[in-house]
Amino acid sequence: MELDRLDRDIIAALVEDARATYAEIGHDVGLSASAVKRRVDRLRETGAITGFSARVAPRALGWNTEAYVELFCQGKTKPSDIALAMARYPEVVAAATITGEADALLHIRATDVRHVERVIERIAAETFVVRTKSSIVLSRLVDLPTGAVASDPRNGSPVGG
Amino acid sequence: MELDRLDRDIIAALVEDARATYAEIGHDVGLSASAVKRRVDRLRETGAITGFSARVAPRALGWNTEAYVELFCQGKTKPSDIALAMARYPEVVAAATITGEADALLHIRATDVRHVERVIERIAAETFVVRTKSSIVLSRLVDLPTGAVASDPRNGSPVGG
DNA sequence: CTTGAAACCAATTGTAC
DNA sequence: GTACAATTGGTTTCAAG
Repeated sequence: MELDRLDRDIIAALVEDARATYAEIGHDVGLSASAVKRRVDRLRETGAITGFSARVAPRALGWNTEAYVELFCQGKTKPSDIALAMARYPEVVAAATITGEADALLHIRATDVRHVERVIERIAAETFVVRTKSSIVLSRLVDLPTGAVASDPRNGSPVGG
Repeated sequence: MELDRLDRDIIAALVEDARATYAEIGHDVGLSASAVKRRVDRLRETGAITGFSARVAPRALGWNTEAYVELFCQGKTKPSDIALAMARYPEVVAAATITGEADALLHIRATDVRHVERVIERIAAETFVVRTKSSIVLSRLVDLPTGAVASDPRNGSPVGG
């Protein structure tokens, strides 16, 4: 699917504020409200926009601690096995198979360090898990919503360089 | 700040669909539309809800490749130095200081593997960086929006276990 | 593909409980 | 704290370019 400049600008506006009115977005990108709606509908149908979500402060909900956990699995473990198992843990907010020594990397959110420990203990007990290696997050330095730089990935980086 | 069951249910509804009407949310949580609005306004003022964002498919925007990069820094490097430097790279969508051997972990989104390589090269050239260790993401298994499990972090996990 | 108007419906405010 | 009613204003559809 092809996205033109207008589509990208609309997406950028919606990433910044998903509750902006079509008229506001139209004013920003130079389109009428109804034209913006047509494009947003199309972007949703084609899957470029997958939904709209509130951004929440994890700490306000009691999620005070994060950790990253490397997973070392048995030789014959399939990614789908890992996916299925990890989906059962609400604390696992992200997981991916990766290159390198570890087979997968997990991102965990928990109430406190004790909670992280309990979750890792359970994950380590999964049949296909051989070993885990955990890193607790000390402080978050950067946290951008996906698509925050919607303009064009082919732009040079770092900004201004 | 105290969040009751209703607040958590409202947040969960807004994480699922940030463009839901107050009436719809009210129907789900058992409140009138105006009561929901009052609470949403309060949740925004107190910072529990920090905004509303479109969820986008990174691939639709041309971001086809992700990587995690461990950063090993010089002894006297401050977290704020890392934060400041990393904020200049649009490809660095998340960064955190962590426990363990590495000083920080970066999450990078790029167009392709060559793009990842270029970005890491630039980051490795930062004065405070001693060494990097990268893992390319092969496949994403789990990806939840922050606050997807808003009900209560003290709930047992895994679900049903 | 766009705009612009009209009908519809939600957001918001004020009032009462 | 809540619900209800009235006004304001946004969304959505349709005709037309």
